[in-house]
Amino acid sequence: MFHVGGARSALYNWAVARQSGGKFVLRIEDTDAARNKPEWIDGIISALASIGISDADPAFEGPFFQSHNADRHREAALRLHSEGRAYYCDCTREQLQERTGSQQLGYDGFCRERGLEQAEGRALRFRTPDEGATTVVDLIRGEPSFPNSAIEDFVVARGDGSPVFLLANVVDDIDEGITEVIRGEEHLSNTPKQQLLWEALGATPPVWAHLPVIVNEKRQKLSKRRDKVALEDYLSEGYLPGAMVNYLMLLGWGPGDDVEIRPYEELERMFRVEDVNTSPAFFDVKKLTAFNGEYIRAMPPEEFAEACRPWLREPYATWRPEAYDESVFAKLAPLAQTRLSVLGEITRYVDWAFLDEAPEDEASWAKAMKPGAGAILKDTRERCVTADWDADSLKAVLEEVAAAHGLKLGKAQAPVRVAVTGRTVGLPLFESLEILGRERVLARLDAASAKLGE
RNA sequence: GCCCUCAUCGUCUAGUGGCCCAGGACGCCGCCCUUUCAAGGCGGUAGCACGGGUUCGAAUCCCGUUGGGGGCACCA
Repeated sequence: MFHVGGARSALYNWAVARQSGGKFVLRIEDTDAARNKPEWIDGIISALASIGISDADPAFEGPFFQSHNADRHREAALRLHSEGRAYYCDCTREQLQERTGSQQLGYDGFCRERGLEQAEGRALRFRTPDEGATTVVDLIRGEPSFPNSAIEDFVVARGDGSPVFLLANVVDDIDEGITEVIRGEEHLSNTPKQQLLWEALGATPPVWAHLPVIVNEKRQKLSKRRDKVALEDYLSEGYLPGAMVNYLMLLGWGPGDDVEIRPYEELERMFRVEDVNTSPAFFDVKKLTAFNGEYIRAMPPEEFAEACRPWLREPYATWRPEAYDESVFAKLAPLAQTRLSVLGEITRYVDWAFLDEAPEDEASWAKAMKPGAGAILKDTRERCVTADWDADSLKAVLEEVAAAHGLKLGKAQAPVRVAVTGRTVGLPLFESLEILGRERVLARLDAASAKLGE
């Protein structure tokens, strides 16, 4: 699973990497996943691929798992200790709480000068400077400065000797020669710690860029528990990767020339991390959906029909698989293209053509089958028997029916539409009738009359 | 509690001292077109959080207030 938040960071990183001819480094942070679930990583790679970030591209490097580098991480931890930058500590959480009084005051430095040697159960803590401040260079936030007194002596290796993420991350970055780190704002607070580590390890810290978080309607950071954030979910509903990418690029940044909908290549060229906003951005599905509609309408018709395929099959199709007719869909597709904002909607726009009977929809039926509907159905049926079978003629038929009943065409077509397609809203009716064919139309008209008669 | 950070229409943004009584997009509301629904066309609604400065001039700079968000693990 790859999240929209991660995707946006990836996109921005990607743009920067390609602009500069540099490398895009993908780091998988979850060691358990890296070890136990290779398919999870394939998922990330394919999600990235679907939005245009390809591991076949020379700019792409990785993915890296910190576990692959475990020896280097331990080595770094040991080095920090031998150089006096870190010390072993055997304090338990309870002891610490007793000493500091209570809650979240951070570590009090109790073991700092005890000179404890490495031993099972002793964590390694980084010796944070007592005075001064740690200033970080951030491309989009200037130079945030953190008083060192507020940074506790944090743990870099656990009691069993295993390095924590923070250290592993820094070691990997140093090894890979990372010069720019573009990531979410949630990491800003940890940045001074990481920078301290870079320096302690004798390396020149990178330039950072902390992107504003993406929030939900309640202005909270998107979370996978509460919010729909999995890229796959959007893809499976029929959001186009191109639209998603376009939208994501605009969350926290704008091209400045008032043109929002444009190909990624263009956005990539115009993008500048320095111009990224600093305030949280709301992930607005409505706008995403509007973009998606634009992208759908912009597709060549054949491409559109092709793109609809997945939603015309198994989990989505409501008809018998063998009832599906490629040539019928080819005629329906152009009628549907301007009406979809998400590809997944195609199913309910065309199902009536492949179902044995008109689909049932109570609300539609109730709305269209008012008194007088029966007569219209009967009348239409009669004229349909002899009418020329093309959209124009069928329109003429309905116009005659409407006139005969003193109705406007809009009113008169409603019962027929529901009788044939099951719903009050749908594709243009006369084309639909033509495509369905006289025989099946007559049958559905009869069925509806019968149902009305009861 | 501590540290950090943010603040332009409902939302995403443009804007980096005069071009801004603030531009675009989504949404919303009208009208036109129309066989339903869309699409399309035209028009409209709505914003610089607040209070002080600085300046001839502030959405843009400074200070404060208020209000958001994030982080403070022997998680990643």
